[in-house]
Amino acid sequence: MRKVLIVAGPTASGKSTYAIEKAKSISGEIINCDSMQVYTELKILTAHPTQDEMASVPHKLFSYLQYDQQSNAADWARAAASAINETLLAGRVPIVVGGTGLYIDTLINGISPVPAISAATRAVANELAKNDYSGLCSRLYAFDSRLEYLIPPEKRHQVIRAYEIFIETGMSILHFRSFPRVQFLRNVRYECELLECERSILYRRIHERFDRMLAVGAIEEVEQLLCKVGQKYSVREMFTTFPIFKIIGAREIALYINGLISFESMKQTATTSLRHYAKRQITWFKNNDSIRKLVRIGS
RNA sequence: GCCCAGAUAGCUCAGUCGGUAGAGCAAGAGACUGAAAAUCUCUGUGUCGCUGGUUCGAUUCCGGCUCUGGGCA
Repeated sequence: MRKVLIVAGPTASGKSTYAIEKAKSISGEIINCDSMQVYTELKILTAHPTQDEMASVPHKLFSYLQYDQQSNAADWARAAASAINETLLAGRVPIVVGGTGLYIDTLINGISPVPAISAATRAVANELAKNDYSGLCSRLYAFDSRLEYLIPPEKRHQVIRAYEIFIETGMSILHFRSFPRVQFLRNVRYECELLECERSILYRRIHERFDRMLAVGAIEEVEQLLCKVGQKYSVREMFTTFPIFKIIGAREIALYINGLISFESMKQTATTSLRHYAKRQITWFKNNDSIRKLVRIGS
């Protein structure tokens, strides 16, 4: 059985460094599973591996998207599956490294077979969501009342997704979830190493790392991104228009560059968001059965 | 030295016409099927500065003290 190693853990837990050492010792190749390190821009803020690190062992699925493009769990899992196959074919060990729990889960468990949503449908749904969100909710719940409890209005993204599926196919999202999931990889054995770290130490590392990012050019790389985006958008419009602004720190630094918040407040809000993010990751890894089951070593 | 204001949750503050208190943020727990560094849900936290007095009862009213702002000299 072919073996795939997964290195997971919260942000700033030292996944990259650990994985690179591992790859050197077992002739492995690193496959990125971080939803934000797929971007070409903001390498510093996303803690993207350095050029030296990238040169020391093969790295796949890094920086292949532009700031205005968006990925998703299925697209990533498909790309990861082919990268993994390629690595295995070369007789090397795939090491999937990253903190995006949903992506790992999708790779391991597959995903429900939902037909592709057309751009037209997506546009209609987004328009309605913008103008009459509660109307969208009531139409969805009138069609399938179970969704009112499973996907309440508060979960906006999920509601819109369910609505898109409804108007695209005329069927409920639950209909598709009743089928077995589509698998991306077959005949592999996963092993997961979960990097754990005492909370207070992790939080300290997050703060130190953010300071280091600022020191080595995080502000300058956001400035460059703002230049690329151009003058057409206000700062707040940029945040909702371009997916790359989901990267923690990007919004805060953009506001700071525009003189809307102070340096201190930029640092404070960014590091707070990073702590919250780490906490959510810890919750995910702690409670996600499929990942827990594969854990071989805690370190 | 005098006058004024303040002292309540980890922080910023609200409040109690006298019956031992609550918001936001932080923190903790949780959810998660094509936006996931996203999007959401839940939960506390207290010698109410110290010390006397009045009162059945004081964080609340009165006195003294301490500290922190601001003003006057």
